[in-house]
Amino acid sequence: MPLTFGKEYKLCSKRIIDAVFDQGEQVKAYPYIARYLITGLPEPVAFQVVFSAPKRTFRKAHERNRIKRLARETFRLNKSELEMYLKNQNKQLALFLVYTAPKEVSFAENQKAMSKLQKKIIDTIDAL
RNA sequence: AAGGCAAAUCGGUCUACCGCUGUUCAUGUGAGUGAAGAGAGGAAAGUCCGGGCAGCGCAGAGUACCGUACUUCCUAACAGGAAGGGUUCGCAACGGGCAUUGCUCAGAGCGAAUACAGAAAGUGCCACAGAAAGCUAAACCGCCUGCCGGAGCUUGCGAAGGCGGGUAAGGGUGAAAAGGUGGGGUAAGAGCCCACCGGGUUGUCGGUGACGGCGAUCGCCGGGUAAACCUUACGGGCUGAAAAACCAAAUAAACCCGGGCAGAAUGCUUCGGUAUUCGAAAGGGCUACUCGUUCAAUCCGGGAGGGUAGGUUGAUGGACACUGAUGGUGACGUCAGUGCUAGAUAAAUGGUAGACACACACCCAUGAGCAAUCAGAGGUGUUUACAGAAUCCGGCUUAUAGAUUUGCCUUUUGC
RNA sequence: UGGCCCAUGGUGUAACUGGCAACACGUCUGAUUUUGGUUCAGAAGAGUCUAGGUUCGAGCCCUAGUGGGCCAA
Repeated sequence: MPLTFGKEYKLCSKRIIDAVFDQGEQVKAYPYIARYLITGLPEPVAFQVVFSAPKRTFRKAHERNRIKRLARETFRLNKSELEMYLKNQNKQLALFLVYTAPKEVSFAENQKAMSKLQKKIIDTIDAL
């Protein structure tokens, strides 16, 4: 499974984002909160993601950029398990990640949190 | 040498692996794959000014409103910049006056600051205090003086008090009291007179000009506030890249409410109309208002509702950058050569590991010194400051670890 | 991206044309009451978001910043 993480993985459709918040499930793994929904996507990929850093806690644009870059990088390095799972199940997932910590978290901790989060998502989907 | 201020430049580098967004080339029917090369700033920030660009049919006039404010120049333009002028403050040579080695006035020069048009067009305000807070000023305490008065006594001098006159030098009030200092003068005083300084008017010379020099003349002419109203001069049409144009997709030229293509009189008439005169309401657009202008008849305004939720252009070659020459005191201009230097769209330019440089902190062999202390090979630790393009430029303002260069000022040491 | 507004005791608000920053609630102390509440009397608590400037004098005027809120789409 390649480690590429291009534009097609980006969730842009406003309609799907609204649906995620209306009907989706919530999973927590500090410092992230994720809302997700199994639904059809406009691109032939396993999932599409939004990364978000709140403007209220991160006032400066470069701080928000940093948080989102770290999140994107760690997600890219840990996505293979989730992607394999979804491909096997033939499902598509819309995912919205919110960063909740009040400060920047190190790369190692980020990696831990991200793999934990993805495992949790797989578990909850299985439970359905 | 150290410190401060100002200006300018820079503000990490390299390697490996894994990625992100465009471009070009190759390959492939295609999805795609591979290679090459590019990819944040000096402030990208604040959004405080100015412009380019676009729309408002045409882009009009006046009023209102907003802004700017020493001069000349630079510039596409500006509230920006350059040079110059004035004013204020600090240091202060030479000098003047009185006195005699002190006080005071004034000030070449040097440095710093400066939102710096008009207060003699008008209006308002100047609390408290004070007699008085402003056209021609004004007597609270004082000072001087005329008359009355008479306590007293040294018997012709006269205190207190009263009525009047002169006086802005002194005191007092206040942020501010009607040119300043010194001298003469006087009953006491006063630009009343004089010297120096300041000021008004005016002539002349220099300067593009702000303004300055020199002279004449006037004893002087009149407080502050315009970051109060205002006046004068100059500038500004409004909106804003979510502007705007095009392609594609979708749908409803449907529904409801309001308004509209006027109207009147007279003449002629083949009764279809037509001519003249009067008259011109309501609405929309153009700038808030007025004027002016303009708009259509399947039209205009409003309501409720339905659909779409993509792409291209705008939009990155420009008031562009660098180098050289040249004109200018300078900002900047001109000419020649070379270069192409982000273009994302919920928003790319990153992550991990290692090495290096710089800087800082701590430890410390050692050296200088009587000492306080200073320097410091080496070692350990910390890994960058402020901060992320969003239509583009020119400025301003604010943030910024640290490094380098230049200029000025201060202090210390040595000669 | 563009535009608008606000900031005053612990809280909510005043302060006229620039002239001693006021009021209510709350807090504290005392009185009344067996105790608490109510009521009465008294007290403390700010220098007006920050830094400059104009002015004799600034909460108010001007400039720059900080923080908070709102609008268009």
